[in-house]
Amino acid sequence: MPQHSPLPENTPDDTSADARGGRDDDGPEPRRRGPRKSAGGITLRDVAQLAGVAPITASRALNTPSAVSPKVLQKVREAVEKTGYVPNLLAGGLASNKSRLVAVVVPTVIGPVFQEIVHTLTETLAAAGYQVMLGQSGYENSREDALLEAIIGRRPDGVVLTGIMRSAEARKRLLASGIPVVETWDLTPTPIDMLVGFSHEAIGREVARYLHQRGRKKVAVVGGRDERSQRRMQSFAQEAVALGMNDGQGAAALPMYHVIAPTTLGQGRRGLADLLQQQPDTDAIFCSSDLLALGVMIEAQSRGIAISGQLAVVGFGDLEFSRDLQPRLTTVRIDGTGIGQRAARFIIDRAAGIEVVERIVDVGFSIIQRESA
Amino acid sequence: MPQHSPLPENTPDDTSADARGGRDDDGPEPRRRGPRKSAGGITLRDVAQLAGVAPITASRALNTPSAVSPKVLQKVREAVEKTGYVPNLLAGGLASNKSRLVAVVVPTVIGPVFQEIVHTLTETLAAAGYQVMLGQSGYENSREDALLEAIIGRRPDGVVLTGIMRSAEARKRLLASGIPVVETWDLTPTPIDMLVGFSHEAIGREVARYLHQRGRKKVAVVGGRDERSQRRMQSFAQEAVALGMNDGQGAAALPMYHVIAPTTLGQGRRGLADLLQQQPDTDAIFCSSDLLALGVMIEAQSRGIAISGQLAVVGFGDLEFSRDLQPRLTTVRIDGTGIGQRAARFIIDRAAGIEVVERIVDVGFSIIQRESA
DNA sequence: TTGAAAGCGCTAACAG
DNA sequence: CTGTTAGCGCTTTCAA
Repeated sequence: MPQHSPLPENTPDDTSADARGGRDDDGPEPRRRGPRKSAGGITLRDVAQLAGVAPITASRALNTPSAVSPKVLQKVREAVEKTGYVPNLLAGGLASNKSRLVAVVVPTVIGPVFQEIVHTLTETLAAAGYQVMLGQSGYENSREDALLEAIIGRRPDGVVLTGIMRSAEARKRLLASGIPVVETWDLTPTPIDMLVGFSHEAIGREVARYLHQRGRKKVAVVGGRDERSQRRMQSFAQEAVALGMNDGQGAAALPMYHVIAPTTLGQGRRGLADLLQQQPDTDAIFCSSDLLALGVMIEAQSRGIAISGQLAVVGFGDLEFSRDLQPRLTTVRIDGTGIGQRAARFIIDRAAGIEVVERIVDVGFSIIQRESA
Repeated sequence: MPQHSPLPENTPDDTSADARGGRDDDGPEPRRRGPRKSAGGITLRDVAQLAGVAPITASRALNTPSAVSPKVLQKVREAVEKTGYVPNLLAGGLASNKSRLVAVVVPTVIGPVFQEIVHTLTETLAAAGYQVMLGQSGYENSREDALLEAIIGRRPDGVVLTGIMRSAEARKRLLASGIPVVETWDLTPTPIDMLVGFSHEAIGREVARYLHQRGRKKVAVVGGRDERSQRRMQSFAQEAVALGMNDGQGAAALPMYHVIAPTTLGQGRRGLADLLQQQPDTDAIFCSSDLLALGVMIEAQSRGIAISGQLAVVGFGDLEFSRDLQPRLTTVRIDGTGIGQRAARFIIDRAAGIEVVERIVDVGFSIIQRESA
């Protein structure tokens, strides 16, 4: 039966005592009855003592093995082994001013959108000895401030933001904290610090052109209410109208079905139903997520509408399933892994003192042409 | 133009100096040329000085406002406001032996399976002042050890494991660390510490019964290779055979299509194709994820096989889209939110010194009956 | 209610 | 290559 209590032993007073017989001068009774704490874990001092070296030497043996004699190295390693010592990185971080923590903020981990980026960051940073702290900002600003406080308080070596920060106050505090910041998933000429993203406007524009080239004449949109999705949709509408689609009516007249995040298949179905009512001869729909697109396709199928013959569908995200649908989904692909890797590299380099020269990276996007459009 | 450098100002020497005219005795030149560090941020001392109180008083004003006079409280708050002070939680954690960090370990964040749990933990713990550290163990053991080292080194106030720990070594170290541990997503009579999960065996069994009751006679399985998925499938096979399905052939003969995680729609399609070759008169398939089930359904559709008339399909996970499919997907629902909340509660209670009496919670599961089976 | 002292466990600066 | 010393920024303990 696994006895387990958050409080370990009751003060193991005597920190020395072990198979070792060297210098056991403990000084003149360092045991006072006054201020004394310690949770009773094994510390670097215990290891050093057991190895017969000074704490700092043990520290070096663990952190910069090359700076220490092989003999000492071995003794320290044995002591670590014997004691099961695990360095306290909180203490190390306090002393060295390097927490080896990186905060990653996403609107939400629900939904497939930010999975790739979170996954890549976690992996890449872990390989470099960093741990990811996860924060969810929600799609509203409200939580941003509290979250920021919690993050800055932990003195991370970097912050990766998914989507640029909205509140000016937040940007200011982040800037003031001096923590390296990478904003992602969007573009702006004035990032807080570093930026790895792509243009939502360009996506909307290019999708409109793509559909125009393929002879579509009556387009519509199903999209999330969040700000970035809106920008894709607006830009799509403007370009579509500029190209003479939808009978040259204003962009504002272009049928749009707005859904609240997270986007779902069901919303896609309802979206198509609604749009067909607004504009029965719609021949192309741009969706702000692949899940919405799937919903549109399923709804179309159940109505006997041929994809893409009668109705073209374009998604966003290139989720794993999109290439396996029938017909396969034409969609916009974002290289989440690439963004994650670059963001991680930015932070690792900064921590290593390497000056990052090109602070803004546009990773672009690609329209994956398949049968649905 | 946002100038930004990881190194803030160059030693803001004069920490006092502000719109205030009280006691400006700085003591006799506290500036030495010897050992001196500090990243130059604003510390509690600065705040205390500005407020005209001792650091400890400022600390109390922030942490236990009720233990301080209203007058002091206000002065400290003003000082915090004025300086933009953010407490260094690393230092606080070191001193108080409470990091307010909780490690959450999942096999991977890719795929929808653990989203709900990660989301809920992050939210619930954030509301209680904890930050989540994310770790991915992968589906192999190899990374478990390195990950554990990184986690324990940060002295989190709790660890939430998704799936029970495999390596005995890992279990031992976790136990030795004295950190509260919550294992989830599975059941075992001998957890490391606390447990919130459900029985994968029971799921397989119940699904077999469910299909049997509905008159299915020739069943098959599409499932992931990971250990928990395997247990569901094995248990399903055994029960199916025990109930006389598949002509009473042994469980080992029950057709199974194994896929490597993460499970995908495409694998579901291939799975059905393969299974129909093995056993053309298959009339029910249990899939180890909803995505696989969707793949099976799409493949069936493209082959003109009627769901559920000719072929019943049962998924696992009850993803958001499952209720919007056509036909709607019958599936096994796990209450990820509930698991996350209970796990968070376990850890928060432990941190508050509340003794957790019932350390093992079986949250169960439910079979959501819809049209696909 | 407030404060002084001590120290959490570690590492940056110097010396040897 | 190794050690001494002095903190990192905060909170605990004890005393006023």
